[in-house]
Amino acid sequence: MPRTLITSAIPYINGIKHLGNLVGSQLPADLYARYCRARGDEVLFLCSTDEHGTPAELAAAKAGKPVDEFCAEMHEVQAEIGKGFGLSFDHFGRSSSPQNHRLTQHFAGALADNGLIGEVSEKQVYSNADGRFLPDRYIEGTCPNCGYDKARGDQCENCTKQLDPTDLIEPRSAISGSTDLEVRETKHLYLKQRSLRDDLSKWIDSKADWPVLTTSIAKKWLNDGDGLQDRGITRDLHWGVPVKKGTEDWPGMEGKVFYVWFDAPIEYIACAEEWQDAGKGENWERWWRTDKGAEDVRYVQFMGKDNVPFHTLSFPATLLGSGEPWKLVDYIKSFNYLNYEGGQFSTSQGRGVFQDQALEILPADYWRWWLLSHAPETNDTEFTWETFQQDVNKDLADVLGNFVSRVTKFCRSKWGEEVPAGGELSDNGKALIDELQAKLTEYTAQMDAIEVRRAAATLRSMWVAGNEFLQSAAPWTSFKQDPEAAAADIRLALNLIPVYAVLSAPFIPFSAARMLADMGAEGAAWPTDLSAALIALPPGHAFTVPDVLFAKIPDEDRESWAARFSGTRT
RNA sequence: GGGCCUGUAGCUCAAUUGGUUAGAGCAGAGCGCUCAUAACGCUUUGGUUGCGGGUUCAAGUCCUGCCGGGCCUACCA
Repeated sequence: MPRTLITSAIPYINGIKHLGNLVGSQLPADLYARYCRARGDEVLFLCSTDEHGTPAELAAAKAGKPVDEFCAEMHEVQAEIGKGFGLSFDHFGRSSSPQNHRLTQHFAGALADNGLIGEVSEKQVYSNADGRFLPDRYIEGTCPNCGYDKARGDQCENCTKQLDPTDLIEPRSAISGSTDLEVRETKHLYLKQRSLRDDLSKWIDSKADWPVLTTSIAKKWLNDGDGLQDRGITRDLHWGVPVKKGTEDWPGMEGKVFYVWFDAPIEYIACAEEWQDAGKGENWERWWRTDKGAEDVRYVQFMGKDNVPFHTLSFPATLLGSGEPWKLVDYIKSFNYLNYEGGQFSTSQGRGVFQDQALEILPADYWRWWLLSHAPETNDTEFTWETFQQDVNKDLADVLGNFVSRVTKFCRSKWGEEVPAGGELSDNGKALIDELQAKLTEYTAQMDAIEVRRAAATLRSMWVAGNEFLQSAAPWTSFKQDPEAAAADIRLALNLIPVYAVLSAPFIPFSAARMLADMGAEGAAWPTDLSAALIALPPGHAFTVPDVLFAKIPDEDRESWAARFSGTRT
């Protein structure tokens, strides 16, 4: 049995995410996980919240809560939202878990033992009023180049000039506004990525099947300028994984924590341990250690394009540099961005639809279907309420939902709520099975290749084929002269419903479950031979005519939502 | 500034990597059907492939210049 390890980029803890975050990693990862399970793979699908770093501390302060409490609450909120969207994580962990603390410290120790950690003394801006060191972009001041008075310490947003915090005129803390800043000497650990450059380069070159979006970003970092640079992996913060060398203290690093981008990917591994410790499975190392059974695991990661450097370089550098047999990623599926009504989704401006709001106004499957069938695979994609309404109404309500409705209701009116007996498979029926069998092959190949939009289009065309079949078979006409022929056609059409449900479940799991329940076909498996699958419900098999599977989105709702989400979250 | 990606029908996207007449879905138009959520089916309008040069027997595809959009640029994550 193939074994597939799937991770989705872990969402940051500081607030509720918008739909762009969902479609860029978690949702396609879930699609693939559900598909792999349905095909019989052994799957471990992991995700977590990414809880460390300055923004988490600041968000907690803003909420007036201790950071650990804030993160615990937000983790629960995000976990609930994930459930609401049907994200089928085998475990939804936390990067602040004890497992990740231990593992992160372990990796740092292993890297140090291999001579891959250096200590660098550097000057950092410290804010006395805030009582903390400030990352460059949390320092504001006047740009020495253009005079813009809200330039950030890393770059001026107005003239785009790269800056050093010390370049700013009248620098102040972006957090408190305090000008009581000073430059302090502080010591940090660096991961010597330079020493691993050749190994990483060779590894990336071996990934000929990766999307250009992924490899070109990696190669840029490997080859640009002086090549891959060493990277600081510690920070002067309180909230995070304390710096330790394995289980031992690290002299000179007291009070410091690892940089969030060092510990966050390690959480992919720690999450498997959390999964085991939560009693959901055992022997987690057989997913992650090639010396303990992970040799035959295929590992696939999902992420937005902004995350690519960390997953192609920093994290592999950590794994390779440890000298231990950790499983490296086999395939990276990266996504572009989802835009909103001609601009970007904006968390700060409250522009666009946030995940909790999306679930309030419509069932998860509406969002899943639209987002996945428009996944930004080759380009940034645009969400507009008008196309969303049109597409969802057409695809789900008219094509799929109405198919189920017309078939079950016609049957009920002529034979009652059970599969009718009599007649034989018609020529129309045979043609339909052949057509669907060909499309199923296509669909499977697209899902295997994680071609999300294409797979959605193929699936939809299978739904359409059902309507075409009804039109050509016209059982409402044949019933008058030849009720047995009509019965045979309707029997086939009824059998189509569980097949559609199973094939569609990765996209629309909630509706698929309802379809199976109403047809009394809960145990239906992924079909390979459609001739067999389409006689699974025998004559006499009872079913229930489903309630409306997908209610249409009326214009009034669309209009009010478009107004409500145009800016400023309420 | 630099690197990479990108621009195809009103909209969202394709085009087997240089090969016949650039295709789908939606929207629009016409016809049909009456089982169904005013649903379904069939037919159909619509393109100087951002603009200008070039290479080639052949260019949406390769080169070049310009115009527009996006991402990254290593201390946000």
